[in-house]
Amino acid sequence: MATDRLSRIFGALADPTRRAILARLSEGEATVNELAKPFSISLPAVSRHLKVLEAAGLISRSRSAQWRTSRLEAAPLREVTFYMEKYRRFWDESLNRLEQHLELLQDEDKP
Amino acid sequence: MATDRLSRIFGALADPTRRAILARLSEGEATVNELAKPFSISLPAVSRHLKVLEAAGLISRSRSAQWRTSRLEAAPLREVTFYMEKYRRFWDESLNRLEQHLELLQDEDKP
DNA sequence: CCGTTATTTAACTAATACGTTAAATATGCA
DNA sequence: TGCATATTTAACGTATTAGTTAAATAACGG
Repeated sequence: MATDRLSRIFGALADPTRRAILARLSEGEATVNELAKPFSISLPAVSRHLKVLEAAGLISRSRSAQWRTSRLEAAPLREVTFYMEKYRRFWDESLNRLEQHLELLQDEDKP
Repeated sequence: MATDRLSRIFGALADPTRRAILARLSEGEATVNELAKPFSISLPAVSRHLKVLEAAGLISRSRSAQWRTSRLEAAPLREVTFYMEKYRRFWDESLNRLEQHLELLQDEDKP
């Protein structure tokens, strides 16, 4: 994975464990132990996934006593959606319908 | 990167060279040589990036004489956008405005 | 058939990713 | 202080990634 921000974000999203962690965090903040519970991997492994997510800006973390709670951060998700926008014309259903319509119009010009 | 489809897609998007290739393909089909031209990496390297993109379903390829042309494929882009949808409430501006509005309403109940 | 052009495969290297277990660190509390 | 709990860091193994150069393959055109 490269070092630019978009690459870090996509790279972070490329792992199913990390996506599951994000899904969990979409329901509310959680500690490392809570996040680790559903997985069969060790705590240090989860700790590192969190570090990757944090480096991508997808989560922020705060300490309260011996617990470190993670919370989902909006900005990178917004960034990805904006990135996808420039490809929307390739898949947007209504636009495809428009294109088909235009093709039909062209066909009408032909014999 | 894991082996499920979404991971393959995000993994493919995690490389800036591959994103640049997709951007180029959004302007139309292109051969391997054409795609390689803007980059300072070797042809085999580009060939492999194309294989990664193809495995993710982000491009399809056809052969015509000795040229292999690549074209952008819509489905995975749609899939990513749909995936992002479930996080939209975390960053959608208008929703934030709604939330602020609700907070204001709550504040009005207070002294 | 031969030479040229386009592309891929093979073989290799270096860096990164992801997991492990063991040890270190941080904090709360008796 | 000292133990318990939560989390991170260290040290390590292995797989994957991304690049290289050299050789192989594919298809055209004389």
